[in-house]
Amino acid sequence: MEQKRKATIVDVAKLAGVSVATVSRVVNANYPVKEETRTRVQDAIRELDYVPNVQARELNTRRSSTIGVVVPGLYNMFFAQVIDGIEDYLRQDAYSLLLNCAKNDPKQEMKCITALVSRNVSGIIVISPNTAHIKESFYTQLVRRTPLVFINAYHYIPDVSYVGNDEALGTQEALRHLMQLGHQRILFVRGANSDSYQIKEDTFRVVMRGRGIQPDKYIVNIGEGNSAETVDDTQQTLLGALPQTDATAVFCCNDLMGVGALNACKALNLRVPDDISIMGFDNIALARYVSPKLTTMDQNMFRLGSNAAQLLIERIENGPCKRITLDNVLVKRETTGRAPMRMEG
Amino acid sequence: MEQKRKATIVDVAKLAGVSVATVSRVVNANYPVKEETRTRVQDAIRELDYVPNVQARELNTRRSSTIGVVVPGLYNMFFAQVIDGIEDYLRQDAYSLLLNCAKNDPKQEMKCITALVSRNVSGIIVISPNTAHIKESFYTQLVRRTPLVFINAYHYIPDVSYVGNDEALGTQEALRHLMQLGHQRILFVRGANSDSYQIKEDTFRVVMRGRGIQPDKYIVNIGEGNSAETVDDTQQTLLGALPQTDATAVFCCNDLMGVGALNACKALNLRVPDDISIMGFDNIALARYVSPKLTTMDQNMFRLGSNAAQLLIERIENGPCKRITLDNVLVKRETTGRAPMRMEG
DNA sequence: CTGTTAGCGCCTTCAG
DNA sequence: CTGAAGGCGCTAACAG
Repeated sequence: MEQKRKATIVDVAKLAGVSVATVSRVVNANYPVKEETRTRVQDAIRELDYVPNVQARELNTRRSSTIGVVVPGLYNMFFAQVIDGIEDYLRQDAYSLLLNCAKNDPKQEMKCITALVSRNVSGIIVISPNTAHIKESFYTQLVRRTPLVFINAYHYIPDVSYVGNDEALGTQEALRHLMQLGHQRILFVRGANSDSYQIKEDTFRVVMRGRGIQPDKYIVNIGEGNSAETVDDTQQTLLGALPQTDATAVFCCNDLMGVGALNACKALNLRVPDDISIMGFDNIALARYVSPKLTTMDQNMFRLGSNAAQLLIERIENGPCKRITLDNVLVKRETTGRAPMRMEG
Repeated sequence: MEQKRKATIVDVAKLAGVSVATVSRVVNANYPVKEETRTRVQDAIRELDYVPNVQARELNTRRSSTIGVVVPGLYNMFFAQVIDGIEDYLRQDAYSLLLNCAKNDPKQEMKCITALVSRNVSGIIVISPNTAHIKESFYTQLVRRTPLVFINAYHYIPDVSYVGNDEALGTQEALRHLMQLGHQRILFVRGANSDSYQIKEDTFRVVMRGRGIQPDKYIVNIGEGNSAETVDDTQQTLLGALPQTDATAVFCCNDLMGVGALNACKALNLRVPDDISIMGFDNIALARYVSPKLTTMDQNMFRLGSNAAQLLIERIENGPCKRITLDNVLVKRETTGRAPMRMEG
């Protein structure tokens, strides 16, 4: 069966016996039209099942009501929840969302963005956990023609709006929570290739040194931190690391790792939080689903997303470039508790 | 800072001293162009940072390389993983993905679709778990102009392609697995408002009756099955139901419920799988993350997504309407085991 | 090989 | 209040 040709404004005009201009006017309701002709046009529209062609409209008004979103992938619910927030905000402003996954590959990321630009999006939101080998000139060039918002990126580029959490502060808060419970020695679990891990590690080092503890031997890197294997990889790594450490608590750079740590403890017959405490970071849905429920720092991804959408739209409408930093808030659940008594001596 | 006006094909033509047709030819590489002029044009393109306007191109060729995807939301990783599969396949065919969340609301769903049509997408993929109050005429009308693919929808509409799992068969398989382990009385946990739950329940009833067991008192409905609260809701419901049942196993319509059941067991101090077995359905990432790891029926969402994308593209290129049914495969993990000995008598 | 030209579907002055 | 006409950026004949 062949597709029916879509009706155009000309078809409607003909059927209604008016000019295309008039049809345009009733569709957009931007100029007065006599009641009677309006209904005639509307009848024709219904009859032909006419839907205006947004592409044509936008070509000629040189505006575009779609925005592009680039994420590394959907494996970590973190990104899904951010997208949820973006989508929700955009819907209210009648924007549409073009989604691209960059697979954690900077080259892919730039490709996605070019594709988005050629699709004439009116702005782009990028979540790029790793801005280390970011091609800065690419972005400075890009932003001259297309408004840009980064989420949680730690790489300053002029005129790029930004929304993120103060992860250094969040890390301090998390560490303080642990210390208030009496934990002195804390194992720091991070992944590879993400600015946010580095920021957290730096913070960790400072805090530990401030407590007179040499941090080096308390840091473990489990590799890729946002993949389908992150939980298992973390568990495997900690199965080796946990028995050798004298730490009484584990701080994980995200919840995937947190759950991996939890599973490692179970496998090792360590009671959580009685024998050892665990903290995650992000507060993805998973954190609530496991048992015991994971204590974590909430990044409120939904808000991250909706704020980013808001900034982008402001920028599109010639508002200023802004940089918003949100607070992480501690969500105490069931994996943190008082440090166990020292048995030695 | 104001945006730089984007360069057009005319700008490039002028700078290179050629006609727009020639520029078009080198951009699309579809007609021979003399080596020397080609490089001249390419230089101009680079100099002006020219990116072709896809909207204009597609307006003119009456094709469109974007397709629309409508999902209920991103809360259940199920949908995120399906999208992953779609995105991956589309990328290879240079299509882009316009994402819309319908929030489980049929009205919203139709709105999304209309928006997609007006954006001139060349096809639409819909995941709509609940086709009960589907407005059939809307879809029959729609499909006359835009190719359509349903994922996991149990509502036949002529000329709509479809890809899904045989959930009845999957349910049988799951039940058989449980029965082979010696379980006779099985609790069936479902949610509200989804065709797939109903299909599973019907299958459950038939199987149980076949075993001479009255199914009614073994069926529990936990309400909304794809929300952020599904896990907790299930846990709450089962906290009440589990102590009153003589079932030795629980079959859950999706993994969110499966994890909820698992948590309920923990809270009740029931050992899984020694005291009670639990089966999920879907095999979302979460199933592997919890501990003990959830035994479940794999729906292979990624494949669901990539197959849907493939069907859609075939249809767009005037291929036939197809209906594909994939198999669920049993993934034995750690939550199912032999039925406990009966203590009574 | 290259330039000219006529639209794609729509909006928007500019005249009635 | 309504119609005619130009043009958004690009492609696809059709002539050279």
